Amino acid sequence: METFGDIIKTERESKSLLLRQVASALEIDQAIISKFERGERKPTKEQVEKFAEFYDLDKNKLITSWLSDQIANTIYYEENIGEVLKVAEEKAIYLKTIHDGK
Amino acid sequence: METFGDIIKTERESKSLLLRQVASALEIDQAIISKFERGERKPTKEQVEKFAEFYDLDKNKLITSWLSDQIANTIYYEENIGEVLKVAEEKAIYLKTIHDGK
DNA sequence: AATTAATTTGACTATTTTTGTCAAAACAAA
DNA sequence: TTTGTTTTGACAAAAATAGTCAAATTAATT
Repeated sequence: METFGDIIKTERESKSLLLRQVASALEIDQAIISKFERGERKPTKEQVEKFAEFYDLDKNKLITSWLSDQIANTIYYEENIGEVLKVAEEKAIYLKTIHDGK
Repeated sequence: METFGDIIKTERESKSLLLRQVASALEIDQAIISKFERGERKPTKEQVEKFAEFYDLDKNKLITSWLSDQIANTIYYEENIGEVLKVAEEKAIYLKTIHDGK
């Protein structure tokens, strides 16, 4: 159950890169990247994609990790987590159909 | 699969209330309530609770409907809806434990 | 069809939340 | 102690969300 932050931190360390280097490559302030790695801030989708490209990671996997972080943060303090997500899935699938097929 | 908007609109109509009347009772502009009913705007949690009290609805059910609307809107255009939600659930449960039990 | 009533729309402002920048503090290594 | 790296926090900038209000639209009534 890796968070987005875990993933990009592990990648950076496995490649022995400094925050400064990643920051300059991605043109994101290193303080922000430090916060991403520790889950203190949530990146935008564009930033997630930059990380995926830079570290050569599966973009969908990384987006899944990032989106699931966000959702988890939205609901963890609720009572019926399972129920909320079950209903959310139905609604999402429904929205998908009406947006696709019109 | 009722949205928050569906629920509060159905309730209002079943009680034969005008937007104006609900607006004055809840101290929310009627234009906004109209938008809530049609899903054009998302209420705050406080507003959801006001509606639950006013229409005498189960607060948790209404919050579930409101939260699931939000989540569905966040992810419906993604590829792996099921996967995202599965991971989100794991993370949410994990976050719950560390926030509860410390 | 004209009048009255209700809902919806949209332009605008205000407020809140998120994002970015930067330098100093804290930490680690040499 | 010096040098290098990461983290923190204060602040500003930008973006997203919320609220207000009147006019436009739609529906109902007479």
